[in-house]
Amino acid sequence: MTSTPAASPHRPGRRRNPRGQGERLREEIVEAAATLVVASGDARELTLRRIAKEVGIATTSVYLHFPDIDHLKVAIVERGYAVMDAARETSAEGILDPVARLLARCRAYCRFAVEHPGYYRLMYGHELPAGLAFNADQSPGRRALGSLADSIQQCQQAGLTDHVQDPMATATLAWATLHGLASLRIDRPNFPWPPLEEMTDAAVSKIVGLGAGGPSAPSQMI
Amino acid sequence: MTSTPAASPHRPGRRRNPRGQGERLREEIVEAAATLVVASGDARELTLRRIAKEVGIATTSVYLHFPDIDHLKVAIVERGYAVMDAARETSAEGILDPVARLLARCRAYCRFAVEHPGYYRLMYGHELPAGLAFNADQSPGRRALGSLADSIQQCQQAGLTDHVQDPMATATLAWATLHGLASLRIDRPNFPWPPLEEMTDAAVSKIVGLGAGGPSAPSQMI
DNA sequence: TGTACATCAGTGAACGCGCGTTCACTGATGTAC
DNA sequence: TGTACATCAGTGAACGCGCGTTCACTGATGTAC
Repeated sequence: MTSTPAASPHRPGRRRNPRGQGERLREEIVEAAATLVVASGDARELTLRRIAKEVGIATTSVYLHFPDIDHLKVAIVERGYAVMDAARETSAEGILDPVARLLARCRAYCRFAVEHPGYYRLMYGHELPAGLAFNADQSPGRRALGSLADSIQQCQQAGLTDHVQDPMATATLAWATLHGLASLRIDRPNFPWPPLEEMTDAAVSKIVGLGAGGPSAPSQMI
Repeated sequence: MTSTPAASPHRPGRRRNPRGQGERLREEIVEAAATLVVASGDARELTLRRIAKEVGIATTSVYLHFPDIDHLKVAIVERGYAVMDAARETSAEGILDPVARLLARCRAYCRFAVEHPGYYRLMYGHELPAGLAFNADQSPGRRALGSLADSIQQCQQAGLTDHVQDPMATATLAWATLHGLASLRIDRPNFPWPPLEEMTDAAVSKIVGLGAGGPSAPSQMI
């Protein structure tokens, strides 16, 4: 019966950061937490103990960098927005037609949600206490909405939409719509959904009014 | 220091049901649980202990009627669907125009969600374990979707839509859209949302194609 | 060159809490004889 | 009419668990003198 310390909190691999590099641990913690949330798809699985175990540190070491677990979750949300923003931008790279760009970005939004439900739920659900959720004008979510509005406006200015309405209002409606497609698909996986991209294209086309026969205007896919 | 049994589990008011009426407690439990979930707006507040306290019984008495807490949650979800179905039907009462009926029902759906976020999250979120969530063809949610499809088809048959597409596919898209409007509003209450009914009407009009100038066809509200 | 001391990056035991669930029990009420 | 017994509607103590958080501590490393 020699030890076998199953509850040992630190992985053998890890060694402490060199002097002056203590901040590195913060990144390791966020990274590990993100790994957990992506792997499980469920932000409720995020506990201090599991995160610490994933990093290979004592549970209490998290408090060296975060005042409590909710602030750690905020850091994960920030990372989630960074990943999603990058995915959206990548998807639009090299596409010049405004309609095709808009649709590519919207598809990327939905794809991110479906492929990273843990991130997505943490970003847009009610996991975080209201005071910590991003609400300010300069929050990452608000910036994403602004760029959606820009993308819509470009379609309008190119004469590729049926009608011209306030881009911000249309973007808000489109955002809420995409959120519905994505989150319902995540939460009701057994429903016989049509392909995600078809639904996304159909919804955005109708909401934005992409009927003016641009080169990439989708017809009736749904 | 005479007692003051603050932890006494049963309210003084309650007396046991008469012989043969034991099933009544089941209703009392569901009722109390629904009260809790409506009051808090958050299904995570639902615990055996709080429910039992609300009813005025011992925690363990819940097990007389439910094998575990998840089955109790299913009963709450059933009640939620009943409340929502009734609200939708009531909202359409006396309205003959198919478009107006459709919009009234869709508004009622969103209103239910916003007014009962606890119910709504339990019904459409991922609170319930996947095996217990309603997925079958005959689930209450599936029936609601069918009636939405009917309502859309009536608009199409009356020639009140721009185009005619498969009613079930259109209903699926509309449902997901409404879910987005409602759930995002619930979960991001600080966002500067336009009025709910305006967004609902605008979204449904565009998704279903209500542009054929029926008597109640909404114009550009957003 | 040697040593005392401050700083830094963590550790580990322990806390109280609320949770779902188990199990043996209670006490009132109806029924068979 | 009386009584033993079965049934019914619950009760209450206790369980182990994982949680977030607190607090005093450790041990390596750099630095001042």
